[in-house]
This record gives sequence, C-alpha cells and structure tokens, in this order.
Amino acid sequence: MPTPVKPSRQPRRGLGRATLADVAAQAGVTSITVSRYLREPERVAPATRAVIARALQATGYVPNKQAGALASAGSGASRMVAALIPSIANSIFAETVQGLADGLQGSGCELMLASSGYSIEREEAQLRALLGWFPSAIIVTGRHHTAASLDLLAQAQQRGTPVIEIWDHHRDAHGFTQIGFDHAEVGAAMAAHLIARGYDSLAYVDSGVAEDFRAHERGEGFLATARRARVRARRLVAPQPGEAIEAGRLALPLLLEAKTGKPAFAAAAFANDRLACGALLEARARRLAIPGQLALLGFGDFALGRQLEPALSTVEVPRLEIGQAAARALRAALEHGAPLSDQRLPWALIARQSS
Amino acid sequence: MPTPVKPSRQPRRGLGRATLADVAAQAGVTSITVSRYLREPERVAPATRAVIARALQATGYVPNKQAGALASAGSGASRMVAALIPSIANSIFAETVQGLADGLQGSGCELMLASSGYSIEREEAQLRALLGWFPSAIIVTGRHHTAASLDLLAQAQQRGTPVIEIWDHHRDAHGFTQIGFDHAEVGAAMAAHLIARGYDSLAYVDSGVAEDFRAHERGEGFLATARRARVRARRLVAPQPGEAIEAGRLALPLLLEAKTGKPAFAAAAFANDRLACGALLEARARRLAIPGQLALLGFGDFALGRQLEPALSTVEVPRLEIGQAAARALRAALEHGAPLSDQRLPWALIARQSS
DNA sequence: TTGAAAGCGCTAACAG
DNA sequence: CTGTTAGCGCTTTCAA
Repeated sequence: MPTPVKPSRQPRRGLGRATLADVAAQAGVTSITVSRYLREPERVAPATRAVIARALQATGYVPNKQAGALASAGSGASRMVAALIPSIANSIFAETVQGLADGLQGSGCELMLASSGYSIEREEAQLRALLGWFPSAIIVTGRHHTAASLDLLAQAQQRGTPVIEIWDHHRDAHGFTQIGFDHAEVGAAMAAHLIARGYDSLAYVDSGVAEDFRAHERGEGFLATARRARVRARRLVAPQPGEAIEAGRLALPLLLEAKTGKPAFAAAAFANDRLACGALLEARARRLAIPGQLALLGFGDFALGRQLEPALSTVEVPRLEIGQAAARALRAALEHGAPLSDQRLPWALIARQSS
Repeated sequence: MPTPVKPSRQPRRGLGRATLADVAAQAGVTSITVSRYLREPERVAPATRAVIARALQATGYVPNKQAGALASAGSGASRMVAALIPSIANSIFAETVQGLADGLQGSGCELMLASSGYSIEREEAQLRALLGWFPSAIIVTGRHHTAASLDLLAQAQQRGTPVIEIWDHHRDAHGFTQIGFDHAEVGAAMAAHLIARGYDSLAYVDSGVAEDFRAHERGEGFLATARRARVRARRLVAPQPGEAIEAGRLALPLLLEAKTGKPAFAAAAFANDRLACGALLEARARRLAIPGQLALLGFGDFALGRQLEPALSTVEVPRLEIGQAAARALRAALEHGAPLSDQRLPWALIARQSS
C-alpha cells in the first residue's frame, strides 16, 4: 500500500503576517472567496461580505503583492512602474519624478526609481535589475541607451509592457513612446534668438558630463543654425566634475581672450542654467558688462537665474509636465488599455536681461 | 481505479519569458542547479557552470524576483527598500534620495519611492501600499506619523524589517532608528547666533506648510532660546501655498511696521533658505539695509543663498549624507545582520553677510 | 454565489 | 555535487 508522503518537513511560512487563508478561516469561507471580495466585491453575497470585512479587520491583513503578481503574471502584472533617470539631485529631473509620483498616486502603482548618474552602462545594469520585477511599465530618460538596453526594452514592449522615453522627442527613435521635446530644435532657437539680437559671434558651452546627450544635441542644433546664418560659432566644454555653478564660473575664462581678458564672443549659450549662472556671477565679479560685452543664455529656467542681476535669459522647459504626462499616459494604458502615443511638449525661450 | 486528474486545463505561463526551467532544460540539468549557480556558484561543478552560463546567455534569462521573494519569504526578503519622503521636488530631499539611491547601488536592492506631499495621512496610505511588497527595509521621514502608521511600522520592525526615520533625531522617538539631527537644537543655535550678534528683537518665519514638523520644531527651539535670553521673539507664518521664493517675498511685509514700512524686528530667521531668499530679494527691492536694518538667517544652504548679495547666512545640513548614511546602515544590516543604531549627523551654522 | 484543483517561478529542506 | 519534493500566497480555470 503506497502510503502518501509523510508531511514531516518543517513548514516555512512567511513572516508571521496574516494570509488570505487566515482571513478565510476566521470568516468561515475559503481563501478564494476572500480574494474575490478584495477584487470584485459585487460577486460576493452581501452577508458573506460583512463577515469577511470583519475578519479582514481583525487580522490586519495586508495582501502580499509578490504572490499576487506571481499568480497573475499572465494577465495583469506587478503594478510597479520602473523609472530610470540620470540624476535625482538635479532639480530638473527631481520635478519630473515628482510629477510622475503625484500622477501615479491612487493608481495602485508603485514607483521604482533608479538613478544612473548619466551612465548608460549603469542604466543597463539597473534596467536588468528592475526587469526582474516585471514592471507594468518602464520609463527611461532620453533615447540614448546601450544596444543591450535597447534589446531589453524592445522585448519588454513586445510582451506588452509600455515603454516611455521621457525628456526627448525625436524622429530617430527606437519605436518607444516619447514624451518630451526636440533638443536640437531648442538649440536652434537659442542660436536664432542670439542672432536676432544682433550678436555676431557665438559660443555654446556644453555640459562637461559626457553622457548628457540632450545637452549635446542642443549644442548641435545651436551650431547648425549659426552656420546656416553664417554666424561664427564655437562649441566649448565646461570643466567637470564638480558643482555646476562652480563649473560655470570656471568656464567663463574659456569665453575670454587670454591676454586682454575681454570677451572673445558676443554671446554665449549654456547647456544649463547652473552653468550660465556661474558664468554670470564670474562675469560680474570681473566687471564685464552683461549683456553689453557678453550676452548669456541658459537652459532650464532654474529659480536662481530669475533672481540674479541681470536676470538670466533662458529656456523654460516642462519639467513637471513631462512626469505628469507620462503618469497620465500610463494610467490610461494600464487602466483602459489606451494606446500610448508620442507627446511633444511645449517649451519657451524667455528673454530676460542677460541677452 | 482512481485515475489521476486529467491534465486538461490550459496552462497560464507568464509573459513568454525564459524561466529557470527553460534554462535548465537547455543546459541539461534541473532548475535547482541553475538556481544554485545563480546564488552560490562555488557549489556547482566547474563543468556544469560553463554549460549553465551558456544556456543563460542563449535564453536571455532574467530572474523573476516576485517568485524569488515569495519563495524565500521566510528567510530573506524582497530586497526592496521603501522610502517615504515629503517631497521629491524639494532639493533637500532630492539630495537625500540621491544619496540613498547611490548608496544602495550594487547592493541588489531596489528603491521604491513615495512622496507624501507633507501629509501624514497620505503617508499612511502609501505605507500600507508599500508594505504589500514586503520591503526589506522601510525609510520614513521624521518622527511624526499617524497612529496607524506607527502601528504598521512597529509591526514591521517586530518582524525584523529595519525601520529608519531620517531627517530627525530626538529623544521622544518611537523606538525606530533615527538618522538625522535635532531640529530644536538647530533652532536654538539660530536664535543664539542672532542674539550673540546683538539683535534684540527676533522673528521666526515658519513654513506655511502645516505638516512641516521639523520647521515647526526649529521654531520652537528658536523661541525657547530667545525667551531664556529674555529677548523679544515672535513666530510668524509665511503665506502658502505657492512657490517658496515668492512666499518669502510675500512674507517680508509681516516683518515690517504697516505704517512706516520700517522693520519691526532686528533680525528674522526662516524655516528654509527659499523663504529667506525671497525675503532678502524683496528687502533689497524696498531698499532696506541688510543686515543693517534687518538681519536675515536661512536654513538649508541652498545654492541660491550663496550667490545673492548680501550672501545669506544659513544652516548647512547633511542632505546627501543622511541618504548615504541610511544606505550604509541598511546594507550593513541586510548583508551582515549588523544592528542599526541612531546617527546624529552634524550641521553647521554658516554666518555670511546677511546676519 | 462558492469552492476545488492547479500552478505562477522560484527556493528551502532533505536526500542521494 | 546534483536532484526530488514541497510549498511561498495568491489567482486562474473549471465545476458545482
């Protein structure tokens, strides 16, 4: 007689938290009924509902989401949104993350965040790690990624996981949804602005961060426009690393003639406002007339630039909106299966006093 | 004859991703061996290792972490760190999150982030949601939480989940590890500084954010110290909501006599640098002498304050360090079972020109 | 309206 | 050094 296995091994329950089965036992039903109550209460008889509600209270039940996600791996998913951004401390991305977090609030989705430090290699590693959680959606910054990352993202998308690239919007995309704007276009507008004001020799002071691709693209747009208008223009690179305002201070000498200390350009555009502010402060310290001797133009519209004297001309960008729009699009996709579509968000060149 | 169940139901595989079993089949071993290879390679024969490595490559296997976490719920945990902060866009917390994310980098832990908008009610809801993921550790901001949140945190800690309160360090704690500093003490130092400089009537301009508890505590420390020194001091509240620099501008009139427009106080301390900067800018616009007619003191050491003229006196706080220290402590606890202990981090009053 | 059975993908325990 | 077995806590499918 083949006696069944002896149930001898020691059980390995989770950390003492109430499970569905515990609640069910307390309520005198089976676990599936409690599960149903939690997800579609209308399908449970009112009387049963009341009993379950009480048992839920009594046990202090907290659903185990790993188990839930695992069990419904086929249909739904984890309800986790993975977001990969270059830097959290950079206020530009911090606001985007804020918009994303706020927009996801109440959707039942959690936000998993990773910060790559502007390294696409690190981004790849983080992407691999986050993919292990089966995120319901993936948000990456920009359209520059390692080949392997692109593969992973494409696979995820093929399996139905929404993939959104934020902060960029460009023809040459990889087939992912883009929510952002065209940086080359912004760069072009920056050059056009300075040219229209009559500045006849320009510099673009690029970020010293090697993988700040969007800053580089703005630079390319800037230089292309200057070239087309037959205006002299050069690309310079701010020193790195270090605090960006300080980097801007140190970048100013690049714009001056070594011997005389006089500006070698009529106007300079910067990869971001922090650099521009640093340069502006240093220029003031050296008693250069801004914009008389040297006009300055930033990017990002940081609080600091508005308060300096002269106030910094800059480009206002939809930092918060990018996050909000991504959250909105994801919710529509996750909740109603709405298709994702590219969104080109508006930006604006704000001419203040420095140009 | 009791024929076993007919295996008729349709299977419900996950989303077409390779599983351990797939890799194992390809390598000609069983899944447990692959699992072992992934976690403790030394325990697998070198020859087998090679085969598995190849199979891993070929299949593009990505481990399913929900399944992993579920299976080892008893012992380890999810390797997810839940962090609850008041605001991501606030640069002070953004840097803390950056320190946390960087510090967790390479630990195999993911960061789940939630931003409560300075509401302990919302924090509670978010805490409940995050707890469903069985986080390996929980980080909350400050020591003020709803009663229910405190319950949940205490339960988690009892089950062995590290709970850290960041940004605060206070006797009256709830038994969780604290990494931060004493805000009343900072407030006291702010008052002492102004008193030492000879200012004989003081104001503390508190944040208009009702649940910015730490700002309120600094205010209490400030007022207590003034009282003890028998110096006149009042608490005022900056208008809300809105952008903080703007709020600071609007707060300035509170410090002036309505009729004459002259300062009603000799010196004012602010809940944060943004408020202080706004007030400073507005004071300059009104041609008040700073610090001659009115001395100003901020908190947080934001980039802006350093650049204004006069440069803002302020309190430098360990924004980044708090996150780094929390990450370090968690890694030590998670990896080597090191006990968590409170950390009182240093801050410094920086007297610049505005006081 | 409720339940039984099976299984998501992985790992712990216990052999061999 | 490798495999077998059982089960983490939940949801799906099917049956009553």
